[in-house]
Amino acid sequence: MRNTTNIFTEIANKINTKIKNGSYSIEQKLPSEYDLAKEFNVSRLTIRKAVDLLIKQNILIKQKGKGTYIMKQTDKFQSGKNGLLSFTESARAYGKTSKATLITFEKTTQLPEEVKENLQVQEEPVFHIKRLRFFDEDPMTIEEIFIKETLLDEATLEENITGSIFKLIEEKSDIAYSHQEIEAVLATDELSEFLAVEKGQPLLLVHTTTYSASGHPILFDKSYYRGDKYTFKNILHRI
Amino acid sequence: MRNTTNIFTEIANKINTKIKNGSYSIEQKLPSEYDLAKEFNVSRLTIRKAVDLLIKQNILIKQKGKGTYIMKQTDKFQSGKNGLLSFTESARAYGKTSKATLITFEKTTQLPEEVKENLQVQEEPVFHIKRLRFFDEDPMTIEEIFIKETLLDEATLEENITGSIFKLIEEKSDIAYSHQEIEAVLATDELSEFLAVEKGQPLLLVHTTTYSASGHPILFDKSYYRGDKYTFKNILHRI
DNA sequence: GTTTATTTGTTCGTATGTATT
DNA sequence: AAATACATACGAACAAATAAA
Repeated sequence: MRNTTNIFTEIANKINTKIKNGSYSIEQKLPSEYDLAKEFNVSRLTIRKAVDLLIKQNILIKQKGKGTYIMKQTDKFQSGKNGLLSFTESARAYGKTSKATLITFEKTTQLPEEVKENLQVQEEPVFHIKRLRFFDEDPMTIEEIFIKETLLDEATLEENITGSIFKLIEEKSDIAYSHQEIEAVLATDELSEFLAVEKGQPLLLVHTTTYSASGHPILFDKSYYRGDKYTFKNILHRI
Repeated sequence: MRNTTNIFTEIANKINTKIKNGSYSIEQKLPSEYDLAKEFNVSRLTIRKAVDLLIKQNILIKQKGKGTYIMKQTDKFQSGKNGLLSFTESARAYGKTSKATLITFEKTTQLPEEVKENLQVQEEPVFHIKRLRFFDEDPMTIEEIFIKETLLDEATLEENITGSIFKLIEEKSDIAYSHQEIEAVLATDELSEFLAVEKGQPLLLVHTTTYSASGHPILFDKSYYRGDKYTFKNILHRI
């Protein structure tokens, strides 16, 4: 239940609060690790872990011999910032509501090679779900999800077919990471109709394969995003 | 000169070698931190730092109480960093060469609002470089780079105008991180001609703003990638 | 241009806590 | 319930990069 009773997370939160209310914003530089350790009455190593956490969250950045700086923030939303998020979660991060309507649902063994490869299946039945997803009332994405039948209970899935599949999966499996590819494509007749754009408009096509820690593929997802409404944001670090 | 005389990088390399030659690949699981510490004759903290490094490079993944696993690799390319690939990195990863030809070069104060905002300039002169970049002999990207005049020596820039601008900048400034946005657009007349695609084909448009640690914008870059030839790859972590 | 102070980076040791099987 | 494995936290010391004197 997210009972993080560790010190460095507490410290990280305190530092974050200070950043937000402007206590540390002088020249965008933080006190030294030693000073912070004194201020919060913890060891320097704990400060370093707190700072590491804030660096992972793209809030701080360090430079050897110089100091720790507050990172330039985008006012917008970053898809990578909070790690791996479901559509539902990213909508929330955006301050929007999300909903989904079902287009098709089937259990099948007739699968494109791409799906077989990514899920590492031969003849096993796979759930194939095609849904239209909204940010507030705007159609945003058509997503096709493929999951091995063994990973979900069919009755439970059908009950929650327009809800968060991610959550359903996490009740049984342990999602660790995803491989993702982004490319640009043109809206076909079918896509343009669902997404309420003209045929021939540009779309972002995102293929995602999601794995457990032990490297077993859990989910394959092919999503088409409206190119005029959706942007992927990312932060890259030097070194 | 990359004189990394720290132990954990050495250990990380050794572990990486063992992974590659298959020594650790049994069930995709590594020995415990204690065992690794014993094996390499270092403290457990050093092992943890080595493992952390390999996690950052998307080579390993840990799960509390369970163990450390080898991450599923894409046969194509796996980004070592926080996500997206640079043009040069990508070319190398595909076993291709990259080159650039100059389209236009000017020093100007007439700038689009987008550039002024991102570089935080008003009337200062800015170098504006427009180049066409190739994978082997295929035109792949049109990139427009904007840099404040004060950050580069004009003569040096002109000499290296088809080389790595990034490297030039790093001689004077300290690049720390970038903010990047990816969207899908359609090829205009000009773009389609240079990229040798038909007008109306989908392109990936990537805006990148690069900052120093102290949060000063250094470079603004607007690149158009052929949607049919280029794919961005990304690895996302849960949590 | 060299030295000095500051700041982050590395590495050890030790002990205890928490999650998983 | 016990064993295993990762997580947290302290203290201490030295190294390396940077900036200021």
